[in-house]
Amino acid sequence: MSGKVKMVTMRDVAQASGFSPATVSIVLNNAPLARYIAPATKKRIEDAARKLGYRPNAMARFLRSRRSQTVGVMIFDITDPFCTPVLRGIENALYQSSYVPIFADAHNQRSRFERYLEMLLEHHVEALIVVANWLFVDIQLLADLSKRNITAATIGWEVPGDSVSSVMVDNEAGGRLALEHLYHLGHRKIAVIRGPKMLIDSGPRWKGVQKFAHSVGLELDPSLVAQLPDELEANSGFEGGYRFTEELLERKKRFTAVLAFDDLTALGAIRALTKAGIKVPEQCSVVGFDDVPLSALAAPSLTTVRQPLEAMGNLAVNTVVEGIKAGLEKRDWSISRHKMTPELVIRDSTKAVPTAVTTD
Amino acid sequence: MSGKVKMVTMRDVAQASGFSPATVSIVLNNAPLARYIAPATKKRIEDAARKLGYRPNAMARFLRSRRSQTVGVMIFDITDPFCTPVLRGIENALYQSSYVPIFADAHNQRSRFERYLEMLLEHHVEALIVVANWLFVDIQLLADLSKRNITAATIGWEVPGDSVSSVMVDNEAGGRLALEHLYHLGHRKIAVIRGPKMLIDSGPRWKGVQKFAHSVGLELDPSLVAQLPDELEANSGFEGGYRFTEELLERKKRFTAVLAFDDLTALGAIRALTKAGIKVPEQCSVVGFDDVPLSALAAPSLTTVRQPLEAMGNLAVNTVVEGIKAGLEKRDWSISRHKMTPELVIRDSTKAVPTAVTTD
DNA sequence: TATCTGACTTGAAACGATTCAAATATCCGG
DNA sequence: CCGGATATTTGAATCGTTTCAAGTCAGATA
Repeated sequence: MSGKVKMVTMRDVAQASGFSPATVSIVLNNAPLARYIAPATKKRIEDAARKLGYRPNAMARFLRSRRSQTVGVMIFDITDPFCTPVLRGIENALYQSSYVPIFADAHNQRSRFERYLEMLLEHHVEALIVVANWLFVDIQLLADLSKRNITAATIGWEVPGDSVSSVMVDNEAGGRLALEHLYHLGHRKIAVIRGPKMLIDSGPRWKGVQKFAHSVGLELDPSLVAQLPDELEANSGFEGGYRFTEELLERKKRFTAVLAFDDLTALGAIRALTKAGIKVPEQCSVVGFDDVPLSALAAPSLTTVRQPLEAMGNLAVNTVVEGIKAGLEKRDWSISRHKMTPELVIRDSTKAVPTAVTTD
Repeated sequence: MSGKVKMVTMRDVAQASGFSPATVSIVLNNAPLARYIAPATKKRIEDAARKLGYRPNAMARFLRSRRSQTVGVMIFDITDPFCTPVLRGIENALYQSSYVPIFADAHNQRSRFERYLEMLLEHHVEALIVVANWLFVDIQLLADLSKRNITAATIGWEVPGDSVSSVMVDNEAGGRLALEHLYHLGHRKIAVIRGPKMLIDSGPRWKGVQKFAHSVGLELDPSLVAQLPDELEANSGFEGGYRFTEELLERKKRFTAVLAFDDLTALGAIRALTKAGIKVPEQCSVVGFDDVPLSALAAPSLTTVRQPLEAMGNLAVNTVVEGIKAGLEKRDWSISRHKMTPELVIRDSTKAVPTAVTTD
């Protein structure tokens, strides 16, 4: 049970190879000084290390070198399908750079976010990546991080000031894309489900929609436009889409398409339509936003505006890694704000020239 | 930009409070010796710590005390919807115990798994939790971990030997539940899509199905039984379910229900059926397994055998935390193998007394 | 007054690596 | 055979905590 193996330390390797710990350190890390070390020495040390199964002690190393090889990854709610691909992107990029992610899930609670932040600081993460939605990224984070100069990047959210980088989609372009698609399919009576006010994405998406409408002289009937409430539940979008669509149907409104704030909302809308006996896409088209993994699997599969989620995770990592490097080399460095371009993915939930929906 | 704040160390707190670092350490950790410290002293130290914003340095602490407050969480593929709820459960339980998870995603690749294992060991995780599927949990892991006495637990997989705890569902009971449900709804011609041979779950589930069939004298037509190929892709189940169902339909087989290996497979089957113009559940019922998050959102929502995924994550954590404690107190301790009981969740993809499927 | 008791506190040695300034060994031309 | 460059290697300090054995000190005891 307790075969407790004594840890192999650098000292052991030094002893075994006949050199000093200093030399061993230099060789094994390929430090600058390694230029001066005789090849034969290097070989003997490396062999010894291998033979003993030496593994550097990350903590000891950190204590001296101030590098934890660790990055905090704070996610607002892993239960939200939006987060999975982003996490994948983050993880993958960190792996490439030999960083290890410390995973923190805020469960959409501020208190939890704060507690985790504290824990991450104690563990001396070299950087922080936050997959954020509203409410919990603020001043405190700013102050704490940039003072302790830990570079940080947010995904899906921007913080004011110039201390945190961010990666977002171009929401306005996305909104435009969605409406454009419906418009070109011949839809004119379009119901729009706007996002919650608190979400930073809601505004620009709606703006993109309006701008396009205006540019082609399309009028959006205000009574066909709804706004999701500010909700914290992960799947609240589904509920919201369902309810609003149901309501619309009850009010006997006519429309041939629904432009939903995001995929979950769209799925909710589809559910309501289907339940009411309206075929999607034959009688009513539905577009989503995000291209969350389940959208391809849904029935009908969802036409949507795709955010390059995995790439966004990647980019955020590369950004902070740059920041870390800059800090190490005492270079100057300034944050960046990326806007990724969205892409329309046409699947089975939209269709041209529908027959009109008649609910009476 | 670089307001580089000097880190507040214990020494600083000592200075500020007028006591020695030793005392500060004792007070702040509420170590055994704290019994002897005067209340007034405690207060002054605590106040000073608070005022200075002292945060212990996890690395330094570890170096001395051998505790990293860190647990490795290795996931075979975060892209698989099965993993998300499990991860949530793990994260939540770790948080309760003030451990921080280091997240590692093997992407279903053995090499990646090994490299991550290496990294986790370097970071001296106190325990390891593996959300596993076949192939990458083996001898090496065993040897390395139990020798370095790091407790480990696997979820969804068992390793031979007595050094790794595990948490699984009772697959046999689950298989039984699924068939029982269909049988009670009156189905007799049932197509079964078995899981890949490599997966540990496949056997028992099929066994449960067979046992139930036998117990009620139901014959399972072998030509209605298929087996998914051994695939690594995350969504291969969907593909597999789709293809097999399509094939069945082409071969003009008659059946009124499909019992799928897991939810994704079931969704694939539904897609194929729908595409062929067969209504689910009116003309054909479909049961899944797992109750992955998207199953509730699918259209139609999926009847399935639920694994208590979040609870499984929790349990795995509690198990290893016990192991850690035991190790600390040099108590004896032996691994455990949990089998959680599955639960039937009835939704919209199954229905009683269907009209026969006629494909010609 | 000298010694002994607690009741509190602390000095100093780890923990395992990194990092320079400095030591040592080697070799060369003069 | 020496002074000095050149090529390698290393001693010793340091990072921030934890942990005991050992210290201090006021008052009690003899």
